[in-house]
Amino acid sequence: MVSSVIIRYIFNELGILYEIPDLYSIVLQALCRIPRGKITTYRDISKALGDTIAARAIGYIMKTNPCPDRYPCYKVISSDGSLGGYSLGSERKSMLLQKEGVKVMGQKIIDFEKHLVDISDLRLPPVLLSMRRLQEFISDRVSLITERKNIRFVVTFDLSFVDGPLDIGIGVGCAFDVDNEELLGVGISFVPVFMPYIPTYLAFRELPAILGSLSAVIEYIPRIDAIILDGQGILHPRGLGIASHAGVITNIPSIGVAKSILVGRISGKWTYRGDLKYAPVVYNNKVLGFLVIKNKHKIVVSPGHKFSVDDARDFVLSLEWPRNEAEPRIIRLPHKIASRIKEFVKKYPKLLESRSKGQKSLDDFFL
DNA sequence: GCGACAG
DNA sequence: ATCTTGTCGC
Repeated sequence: MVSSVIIRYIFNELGILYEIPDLYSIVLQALCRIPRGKITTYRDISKALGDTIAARAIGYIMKTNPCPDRYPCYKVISSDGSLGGYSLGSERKSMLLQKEGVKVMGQKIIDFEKHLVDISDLRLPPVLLSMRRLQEFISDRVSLITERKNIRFVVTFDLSFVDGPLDIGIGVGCAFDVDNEELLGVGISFVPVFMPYIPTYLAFRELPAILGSLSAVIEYIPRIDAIILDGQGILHPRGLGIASHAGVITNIPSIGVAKSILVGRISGKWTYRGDLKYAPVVYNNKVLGFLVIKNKHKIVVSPGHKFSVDDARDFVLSLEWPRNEAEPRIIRLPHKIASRIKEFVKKYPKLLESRSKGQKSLDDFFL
């Protein structure tokens, strides 16, 4: 698909050097190994990659297939034997299959099991398995002991995406002095995205752009006491949401603030504090985070790294939270900036043309 | 019509 | 997350 010379690694002091796999290319190229008259399913591809949870993401990769003539995504159907979608119309998908001897009745494949390819023939690398193992390895290094009592210098993050031949992630980090919540500086990165969104694997999609903006914002802040990311901390099937992942590999105390629950359930009593309330979120019989509700807006707070569950919650609750906003002001700001930059880039697409370095700063625009 | 699934 | 239509929700 698209080759590039872009830096796309997540690494740390633990000796881990992990290259984010180009899942789009891996899956599209595997389609070329499906023999004439054979088919497979979104779920089987997902399973071969290491986790069936990616089935919808496989469908998304098919949907955005940049070259249906070269990558035969019409050979991929739903696991229940129904036809599934096709960017050029399901009639065309049906016709292409029939031409290879696969009978289609309405939206159903006749005897679809007989046409299934041996999925191991596609030689799909189990990249989701290795990502899961990496998450488990890093998760063992998460600390839930609050390292710093007085948190003053904080960076909050968010990103938006611009789609193209290769999706570009726009990472934004905002540095604050939380004593007066003054904005000290903004770091921005533009990074190609090689992974679709897959539940529980979010960090592998978003962290490269986040870390890029972190390195860009670092000069504006005397030190970093904490980072706050949009997503879960330890409230994750493997205890490693994006905030915990970022915290451990940067060795910076971190907190996750999400808009909805990924795993776990609300359990226990509500606590009322002023005009907001919160309740514990329990997973594996442990309180790993809190659901906070204020003026109909809800956020899920869980520690990332070097925070206790209660201290993570109390720190977030100490931040100014305007009545009409969905979350505290300093957490919302990077989202607003990323959205504005996205609109700007859509308006002037040439800004992203020379992206050979993979990361850019605002200076690149104004030289 | 419907299970749930951070962004 | 993004896109987009319609304009309630369990």
